[in-house]
Amino acid sequence: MINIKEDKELSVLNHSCAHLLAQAVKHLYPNAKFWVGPVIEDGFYYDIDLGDKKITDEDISAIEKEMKKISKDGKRIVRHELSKSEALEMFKEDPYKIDLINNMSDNEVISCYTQGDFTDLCRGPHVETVKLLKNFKLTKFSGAYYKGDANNKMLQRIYGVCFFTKEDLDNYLEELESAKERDHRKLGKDLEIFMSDDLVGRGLPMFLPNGYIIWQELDNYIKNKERKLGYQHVMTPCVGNVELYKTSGHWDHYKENMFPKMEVDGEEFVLRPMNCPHHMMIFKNKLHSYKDLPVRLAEIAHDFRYEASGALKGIERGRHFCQNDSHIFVTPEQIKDEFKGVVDLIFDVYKDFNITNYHCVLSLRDPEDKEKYYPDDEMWNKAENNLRQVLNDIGISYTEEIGEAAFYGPKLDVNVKPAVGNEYTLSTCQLDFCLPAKFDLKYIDKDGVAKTPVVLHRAILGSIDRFMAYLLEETKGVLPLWLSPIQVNIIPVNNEYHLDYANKVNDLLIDSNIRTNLDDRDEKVGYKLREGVIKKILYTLVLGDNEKNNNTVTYRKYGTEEKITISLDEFISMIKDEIVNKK
RNA sequence: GCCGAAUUAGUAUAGUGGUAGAACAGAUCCAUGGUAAGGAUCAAAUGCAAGUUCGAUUCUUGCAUUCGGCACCA
Repeated sequence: MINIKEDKELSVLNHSCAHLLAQAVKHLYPNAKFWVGPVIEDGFYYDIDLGDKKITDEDISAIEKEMKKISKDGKRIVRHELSKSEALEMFKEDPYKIDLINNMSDNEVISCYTQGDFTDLCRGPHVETVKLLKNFKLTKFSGAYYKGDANNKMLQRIYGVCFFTKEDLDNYLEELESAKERDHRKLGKDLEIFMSDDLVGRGLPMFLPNGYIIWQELDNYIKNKERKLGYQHVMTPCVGNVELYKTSGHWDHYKENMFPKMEVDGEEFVLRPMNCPHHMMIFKNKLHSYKDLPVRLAEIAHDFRYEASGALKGIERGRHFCQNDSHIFVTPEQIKDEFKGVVDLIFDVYKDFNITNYHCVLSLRDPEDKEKYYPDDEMWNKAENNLRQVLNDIGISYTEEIGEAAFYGPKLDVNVKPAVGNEYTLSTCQLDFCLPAKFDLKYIDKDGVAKTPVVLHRAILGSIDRFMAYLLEETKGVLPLWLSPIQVNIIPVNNEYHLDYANKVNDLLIDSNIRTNLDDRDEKVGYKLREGVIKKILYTLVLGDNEKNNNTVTYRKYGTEEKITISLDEFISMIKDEIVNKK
């Protein structure tokens, strides 16, 4: 998918198209007030205050029509420069523009662009004439909070996209349409990976047999990696006393996003939203020497969060999920090495899954936000500088984002952009000086003095659920063999003559821990073969006289039409090799 | 949660102010020896609750859920 924001010429075109949109809206709704109309990865949008008017589908068609009309008129787009006071005078009717102008420095050159009867404050640049803005489409619309703050008024946001040629536009729209085919919710249904039902509850998907196989493989995969690196796995309960979360501080920060508390026999419980406090308590269970550290506690942990209804999205974001969680207790001297170990693990895993399209973010606190962040500037400065130093030493490239830290500490987030929808965080590693102190954790250092450890919180696969969603979308449902619910589909040519041999092959494959499906229904070979293709099964065997007499198999691999005949032994070792080496 | 839209068999859908029509999947029967759909028959649906109406799946309202965004994401 093309990134319009990164294409200079398309950016100018799309931004100009945002002005065209604004002009059309102004024609149809003379009282409209305009906030901003930036270029984004997939085109442009404009945030507009239409008073009490809410945009609907019909309005969009009308606006599009008006845009076409203006474009046909072919007015030139003319730049003017003006002083701050002139600008304030010119846009005095529009409080949003006044806000923008007031935020500019006094000596900044302010410019605006005029096309026909419409002038908008803008830095530019723009295309020469609206005539060039022919091949556009308004793609979606929604409410959007002014300045991105839910406490503010909701403006109307209209999205669109513009290209130089009709062909480019059509191609783009087609791509957009075909991207929907790889949506994990569609694939999850088609391939019987997960389901959900109102009676079970909103945002509570259930894994079907196929999905649970993938789940178990991922669980097994990451635990093996972790074991080799000295992690110890634990199991802790999904319900916890409210006091536990009050101690950690999560209750104050997140009680609105937790399932409400339950009272039983005078005790108050919640479904746990995360596992940090449990792991803190496990560390505290015995007295640790500095020689024990790092202590790496890990858990594939079931968590429950009362996510906003509008945030739910298949298994990418539900109200129950399984975190690939770990808390690593270290001495201050060990932070760097241990952090590097986590980063190495993340990229080792990404290599196994062929994940190359990611970017790293150093998420810092917003020093202005005294509400969210634990109020200890010294602690924060130490943690942030420490983490930045570690990242620089490790030598990974990252961008810094203010206000993205956890309430207890800064973190490294590894974000990916899935084929469908917005970027999200897949892996994270957080540096925490805060919770160990709150839980009064101690280890005895060399000098015999009890000291507070530092904790790294980390998740590699993030949540198993989200990771599966990501994999499904990236692979279009054609998972690597080791994750495939059915690895080999076996079709006897004729049940009467070949079922015995098919059974023999099936048994041998099962003995080699290969997941098979023996399709012994009374159907034509072509019919059964087609089903294997639709279910995206990687290997299909067709077994007839030829194979039976020579102890061979004839296989066809997903995505090819080639038929290959090899000995049964060769086939089994080939499959085993592909599984073991996660090809 | 907020803005907008949608909701028809298991699935993806057509259609209508007089209660629904194909397809795939399913069941039964027939046929069936080689790389993407053999045939016949049967069974199966208008999200829930009100309102308007002689009559509502269709119109209106509320609720639920889903989808596209916004906000949120320990």
